[in-house]
Amino acid sequence: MSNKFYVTTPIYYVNDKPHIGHAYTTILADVLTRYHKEVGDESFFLTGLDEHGQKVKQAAEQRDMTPLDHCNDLAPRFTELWNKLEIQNDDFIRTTQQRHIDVVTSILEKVYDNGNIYMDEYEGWYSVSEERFITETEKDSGDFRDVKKLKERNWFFRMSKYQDDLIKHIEENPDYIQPESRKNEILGFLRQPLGDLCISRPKTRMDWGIEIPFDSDYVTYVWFDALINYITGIGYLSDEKSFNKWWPNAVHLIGKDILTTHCVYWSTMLLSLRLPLPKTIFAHGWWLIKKSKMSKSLGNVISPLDLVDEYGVDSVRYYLMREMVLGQDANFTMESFIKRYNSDLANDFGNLLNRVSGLIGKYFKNCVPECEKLTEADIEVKEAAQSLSSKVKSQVEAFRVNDAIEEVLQLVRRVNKYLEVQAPWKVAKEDLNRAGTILYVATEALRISAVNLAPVMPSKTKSVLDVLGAVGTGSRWGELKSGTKLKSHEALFSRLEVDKE
RNA sequence: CGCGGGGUAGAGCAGUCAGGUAGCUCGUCAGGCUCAUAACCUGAAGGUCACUAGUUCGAAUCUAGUCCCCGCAACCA
Repeated sequence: MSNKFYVTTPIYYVNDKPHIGHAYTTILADVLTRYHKEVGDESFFLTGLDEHGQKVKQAAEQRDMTPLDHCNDLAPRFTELWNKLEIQNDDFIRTTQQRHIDVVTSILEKVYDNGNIYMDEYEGWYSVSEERFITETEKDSGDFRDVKKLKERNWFFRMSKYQDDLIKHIEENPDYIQPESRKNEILGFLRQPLGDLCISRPKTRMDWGIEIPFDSDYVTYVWFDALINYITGIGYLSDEKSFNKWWPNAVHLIGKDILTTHCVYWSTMLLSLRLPLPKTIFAHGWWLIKKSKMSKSLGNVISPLDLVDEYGVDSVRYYLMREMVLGQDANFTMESFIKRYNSDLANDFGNLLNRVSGLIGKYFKNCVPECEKLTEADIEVKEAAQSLSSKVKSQVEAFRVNDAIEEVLQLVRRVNKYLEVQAPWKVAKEDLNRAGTILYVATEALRISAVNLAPVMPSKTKSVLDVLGAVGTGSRWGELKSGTKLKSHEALFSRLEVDKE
């Protein structure tokens, strides 16, 4: 009996090339998916691109391209990065694809027929230079010049109608919005009367979007369009079986900046369509650079590609997953990257492989020794290794990926200590069988550690398993076969020099 | 008094719901080991748990208040 796991990243807005934040969410989704697969769950992982809206149009104009050409040009930057990061998404959706346009069009018709879309006049502060309406708060900030009051006729979605149902759903489903502080934020937001959502833009002002089916003078507001990708991607209105299979298990991973759109806009849209709400919306924090938000204007954007090219994909995945407490902001610094790399990956994990393979090479002609009667110390290590995957599983299910990784590293450190205390290099001189048992225990614990780190570091853990002749083995104790000849190998992670900035 | 989150060793975090010797990783210092990637192991130094008052035999943890930091306050994404 396998569970089902459907995970999404936001569809990324193609007004610029991908940065570390995009990479982070996508790696997170990939890691969660791989963990679920490992315990036998069926999974579906959707990511993609949000290609409509004003900023895409502006970005295209600046490059003297049509919006679609601009998107077609940028899309491969994302897909190539995902390949490089070993992302195994099941689908890649672009909101300019016909399948998506069809779904959005049908939904608009449906909601319109239900009487939940109406025409009204919108009045607000309009920034001439930004070519958009701004909020009261934005106006008060004084960052906008050329601000004037403007009226515009538009189509509105009766979001307000669903305010009470939404509050009820959030309160009855404590896991719906995570972490809890974000749930409180939304409940606080919903204490104010909820307005209706303007879901159209007049083509005269902004024409890059999906045309409103019942009014060809307007295109769809980009969020109304974009959010629907989560159901387009699994076959809503085109493959009922697939849709029904995945949708109730949906987990939306998002950044904290798009909390309201998902928790309020998207939820009420679904309520109006009489569709179930997703299982969980999880908002993670931001990567900060020197304590400030990463932004193009500050020139502090970290390029994930450069990092991967210099340090390898596994260490980048490891660092991002280990360093961020899910839900909180984290600081990205090269110092902490190098520290993590050296202490966790090179010194603890990689070096452990060298220790056991070196000893097995020296005393057992490179063949995994027999495991004889276990002492109390051996059993302690064995039990720690046996319980590892269930500990990891429960951490992953609670979205504590950093803690899941720490569980594995605790075992790795424990094995290093075990070797120190047992000193098989001394024992081998008097009792070779006993030394063999010690090395079997240490190597088997290392193998299980690698299996449990595989979702985070698919390549390097595969190298470890390959050396041990254990590719494809699981996390059960004893799957390491005595007599297996170890393959020769390089250092798993060579230590990095610390003088780099 | 808009709403919410937070302030714990040099750094990053756990512990706070169910009060009872303040814990983890990194860094620093000393020692051990020598199988290994100057690695690994052990030990030590370092904290008035933001502040004040209260409840209690006992408070990082509960209560009240004060100070500081951060997020949200929608229709750009």
